[in-house]
Amino acid sequence: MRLSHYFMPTLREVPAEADVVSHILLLRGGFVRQLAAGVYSHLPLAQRALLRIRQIIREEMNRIGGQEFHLPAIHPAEIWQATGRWEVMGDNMFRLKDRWGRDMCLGMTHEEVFTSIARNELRSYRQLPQIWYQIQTKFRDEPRPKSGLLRVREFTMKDSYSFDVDWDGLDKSYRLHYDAYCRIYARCGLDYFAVEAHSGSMGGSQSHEFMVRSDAGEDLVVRCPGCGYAANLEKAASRIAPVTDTDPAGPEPVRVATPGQKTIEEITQFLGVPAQNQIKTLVYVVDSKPTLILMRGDHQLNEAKLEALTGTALLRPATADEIVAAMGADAGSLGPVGVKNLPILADEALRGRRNMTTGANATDFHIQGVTPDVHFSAAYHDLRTVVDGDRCPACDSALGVFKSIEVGHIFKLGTKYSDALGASVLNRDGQSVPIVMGSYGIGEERILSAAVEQCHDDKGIIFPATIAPFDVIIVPVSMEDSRLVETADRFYEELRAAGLEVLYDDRPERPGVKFNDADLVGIPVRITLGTKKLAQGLAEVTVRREARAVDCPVDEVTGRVTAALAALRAEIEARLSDIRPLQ
RNA sequence: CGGGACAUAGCGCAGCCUGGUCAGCGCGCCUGCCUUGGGCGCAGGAGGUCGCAGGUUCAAAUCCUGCUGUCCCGACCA
Repeated sequence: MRLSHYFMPTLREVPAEADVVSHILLLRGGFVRQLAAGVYSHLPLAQRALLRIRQIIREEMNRIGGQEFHLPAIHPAEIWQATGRWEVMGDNMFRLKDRWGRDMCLGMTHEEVFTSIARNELRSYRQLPQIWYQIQTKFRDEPRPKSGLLRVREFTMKDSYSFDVDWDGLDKSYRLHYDAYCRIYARCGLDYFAVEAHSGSMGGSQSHEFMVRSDAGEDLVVRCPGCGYAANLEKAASRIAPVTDTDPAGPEPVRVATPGQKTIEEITQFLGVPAQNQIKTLVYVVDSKPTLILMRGDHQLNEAKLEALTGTALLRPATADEIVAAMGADAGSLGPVGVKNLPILADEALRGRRNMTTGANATDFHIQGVTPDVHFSAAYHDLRTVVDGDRCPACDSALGVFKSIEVGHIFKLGTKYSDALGASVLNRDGQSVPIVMGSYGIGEERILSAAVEQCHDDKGIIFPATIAPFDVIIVPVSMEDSRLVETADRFYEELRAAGLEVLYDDRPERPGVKFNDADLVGIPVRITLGTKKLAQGLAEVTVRREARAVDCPVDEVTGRVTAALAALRAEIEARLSDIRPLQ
């Protein structure tokens, strides 16, 4: 492309609405423009990068036997009502009516549609397994779109679905996807990792998220530097140092007045009891029933774990009034002793402890000398939120906690959707069995954004060679010098003939403008043509990442550029050999 | 949904408190000259219903009310 007539509206200044680096650079580089909150137009540069990402995804999906479909974005309400998700999705679903008043929606995901095809068409285990996928626009009316393309209301997803006759088959399809996803991210040049994930409202038994470390991300993940254990904070487990307790002063807890002392910190100060010797008592409303949650004083409840344990997303902290009604005391003086009519869930960290301090269920009183399983009984579960520095459950190394961008998510769905929609096949024994399903998603724009987050410097984007919108940019420092222009023209023809995507900056701009734009949009290789060097028969080749110009005889430029790109690609491809299959 | 902020030319902003030569600046854009290795210089020029709708006033970008949009924090998030 000749840049003089290419639509690449770069901006010198940072638009006010952007504050994460990928958003800033994609706006400044002329990749995207915003149409509404969480709704973006992809301009030609973004479209080129996204098409390259898409091609990688297609190749890897086809490699595992995936068959590409294209499903409707507009769905009738019925299939969503059949799985219960017409209600579950709530305000996140874009809804509309057709001219006859029939309820429709814009597709947020396509379990329902693919499963309905499977229901209508698949009859026999002999037809399985199947892996079906599509690359299509998804619509989700996010409560708070943010961070440029990272959380949006309309985006492009590769979603695939596996259909197997049994769970062993699903395990295999899941592993195929896990491997394909690793290859996709590696080939896109991302430094990614997979984490064990919480399945959320998708249901299902096992789930992994694919993450790219970035402070612009919204997910907190836990990772072990020692053994590679990695999990979403919502699911992560850890070991903690044991606590040695002293014996209580007497067999029964002692009640003490604690006027105005509510928080763990206040009690620590007032009674001189360390937080780890206190029991934090929370009241949650779980499926509209009050439930007592007990944590060690210095630990935080992990709501996702509570959700997974109770099997419902319908949970929330009780209100102040609900707490008084259930416990007879204000929050700040709550405890488990004497509680008979509420379920009590305790974190594992309280098991075996003695001589703890907690609320007395009388406002402004606490009790000391409380021993779990003696003075109250509870069901123990892992409910604690891992914190940075906790020990790895597998190898005891110190765990790190950091933010990441979720670039993909895979789920073992099981039979949730096939049961709901009646998708079944006859097995080998002639019995009708529900199809066992998996569902697998990748957000294309998130890959683009994550790549920009991960690959940039103070001048702009440094695209991985495999997903860059162009391979090489030719920059003659002047369009007035006919020798420069002739040589640039010649490079343009030769490089295109060599199969490269070439951007030719033939604008009558000053060199600084051209260099800055080339750096900003992140094209991996630049050829610079200047008068003095050309008089010696030389041009310069600069790899964007290295920012160091190398002189090159004019006749060797095409070969040099081709070799530089091949080296960049080879470096990325080499990472494929690091992929470890899912255990 | 709770909290906070913003909305003036394509982009970034000032002006608003204290109403009246306040429609202004920088960048970008157009024309000409000049310059040509990291966003050059000079001269001239185009471009804005000051988010929308009401209200107060002789007079509103400026004060008041309502609405809409956008961003940030939190909640939420297959």
